[in-house]
Amino acid sequence: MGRAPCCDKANVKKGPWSPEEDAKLKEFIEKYGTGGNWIALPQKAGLKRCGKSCRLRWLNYLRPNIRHGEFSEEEDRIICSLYASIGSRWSVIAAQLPGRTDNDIKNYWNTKLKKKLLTMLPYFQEKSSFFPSIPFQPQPPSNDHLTSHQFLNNSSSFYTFSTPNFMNVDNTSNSLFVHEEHTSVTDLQSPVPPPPPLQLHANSLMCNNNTDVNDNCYSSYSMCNSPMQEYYHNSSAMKEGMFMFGSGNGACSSSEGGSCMGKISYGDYYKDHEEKQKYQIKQEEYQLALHDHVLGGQVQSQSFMIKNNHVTPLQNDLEEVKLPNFSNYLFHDGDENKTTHYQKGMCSYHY
DNA sequence: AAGGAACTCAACCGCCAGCCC
DNA sequence: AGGGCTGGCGGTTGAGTTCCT
Repeated sequence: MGRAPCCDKANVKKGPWSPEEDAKLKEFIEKYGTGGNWIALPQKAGLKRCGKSCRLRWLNYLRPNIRHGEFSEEEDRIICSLYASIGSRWSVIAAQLPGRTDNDIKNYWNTKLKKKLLTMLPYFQEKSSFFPSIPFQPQPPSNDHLTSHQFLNNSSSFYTFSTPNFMNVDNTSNSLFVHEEHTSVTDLQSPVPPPPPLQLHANSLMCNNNTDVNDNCYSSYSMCNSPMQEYYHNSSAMKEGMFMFGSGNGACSSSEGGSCMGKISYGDYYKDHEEKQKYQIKQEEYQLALHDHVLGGQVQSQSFMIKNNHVTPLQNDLEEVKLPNFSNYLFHDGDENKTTHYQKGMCSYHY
């Protein structure tokens, strides 16, 4: 037996709203409010509509201070930045953009912003041809943890990463929290499910965070799908890890360019249940901002200094790349020597 | 000018969490 | 405690519009 429908489907109108219906709904809500019950509202308002449909119409179109129309560059940046951090949680993203609805942002992402990323695919494919697809199997959760040093050696990659400036990392609890002025995204702290089996490639960025405050080693590995190809073939990859190719003006702004922004998702693995309870990482999705480029037809390693929200290449005379407002995060690692690789504000990517 | 393709976006669908009885 | 109801959400659809050939 299926669930009971929320309304009498045969007796409700579907499809586009007429101006008369809009007026009725608007007038009713302005006069009486929603009454805390959308299901009962259409009958009270004299509308032959499903309550859910009324709610949607009000929230997405009729309520005051809704903004429609072109998205600004700044909004682009915010959307891309948040998408890279939290994925397709449109309501959370919309909360950061006054006047925008989650539906608007979702549509905008699906029809415009995402395409901007895909237009960069040929460039990435060219670049990725330099990387043989060497299967790399991440260590499954067990007591025999890879240290991040081993992990990183295996991946031949190391880097530091940064978080959006409304987030902060509590190294003592390995949790991510959100500044008060962004309380609408505090539910970022919801636990992250264990990562699915994932084949990583040599050109994947990987990272590890494997100590807690008591220097107990637990296994935590990152997932970062290699690539744009995987994203291209399976959009769910966007949820697990991705690269977003942006522009010289900052990730995902409208103009073309060569910078890219990656996302790292952390699975949290603990050596036992107790530690999991104690150190459960609520959600750790960090953004990596890096700038890679091709020199003489060969992909080169490139290091950057992230300072004042700008990425400055350390070794080459490249243009400075403006980033979204990221704060930097010092990677926490049990191996003290390893922190030398993780100088705060430094972003290195080697392959 | 016509018609097919591509795009846009409002609206719908169904799942899920939380509340209430 | 648990079942039903509701609101909220993300994914998807499809009608209307614009673009392209």
